[in-house]
Amino acid sequence: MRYSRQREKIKEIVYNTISHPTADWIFEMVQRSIPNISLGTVYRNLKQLEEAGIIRTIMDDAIARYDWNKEPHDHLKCKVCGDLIDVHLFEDDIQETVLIKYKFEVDDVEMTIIGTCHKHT
Amino acid sequence: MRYSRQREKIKEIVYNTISHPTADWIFEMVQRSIPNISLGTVYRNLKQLEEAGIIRTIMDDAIARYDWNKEPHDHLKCKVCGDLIDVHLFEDDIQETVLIKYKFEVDDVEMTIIGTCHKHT
DNA sequence: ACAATTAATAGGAATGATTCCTATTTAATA
DNA sequence: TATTAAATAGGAATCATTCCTATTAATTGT
Repeated sequence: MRYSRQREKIKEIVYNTISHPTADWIFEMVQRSIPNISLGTVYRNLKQLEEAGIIRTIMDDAIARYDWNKEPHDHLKCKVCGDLIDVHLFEDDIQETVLIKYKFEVDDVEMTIIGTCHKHT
Repeated sequence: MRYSRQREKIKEIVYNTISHPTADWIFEMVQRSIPNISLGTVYRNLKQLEEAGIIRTIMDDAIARYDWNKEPHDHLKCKVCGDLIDVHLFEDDIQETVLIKYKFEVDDVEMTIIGTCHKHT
């Protein structure tokens, strides 16, 4: 993977975002420093960064969000404000359980818990 | 919700399918008995059935799949054959944990475990 | 049974996220 | 500095899903 200014900027933006940005949001951010970047470039690079294990993709309903946090973690999704909150629950033993019970080799566990966050109670 | 032949058939198909069919697959099946049904009708009814709590929607990457199984359960997704296998893991206490730790009121837990199923080992 | 009401439909256009295409630009290399 | 191939911009194409509208059909009161 050859260096490119565009990819470097995209990576920097994902790594400096607390939330889980969409391709479109990232596109808008990169445009501030590279005005004529194209959306296709953003998508292509996000895919490359993911394949290189530099970032992670999470699906929020039908739209992709990107995450620098590669530690195993889960998400609380608030149906009121749409926020996606990182949490770490206790699935460390799931891998083993699933292998034994279902002969299924685990690569990744994706858990999203839908509900209402503390801001709305 | 008023009776309709189309909705009845759609419901019947989802309830008689072991796998987790997509709207398109359901559309093709309904066409066998109602040839001029439209895809929009399938989508509209699937949404209504979900809102009425009669079926469940699960997102498989960016595409919706429908499930008659409303018991809490998780999915093993095989990256080789694409199969989605129903399993029940031990998240019964997650609801409580999340409420205490994060003041988050849980409606639903969506867990998908990605990996390789026993057919490919 | 019949007419009135209005939900549901068919068919197709519109949308929105993502991918694909291609001529041009640019990073890496020798 | 010339060569090579990866990366880009810009826009077209794709695909799942939703939306629009004139028509059809289920329900209800008479």
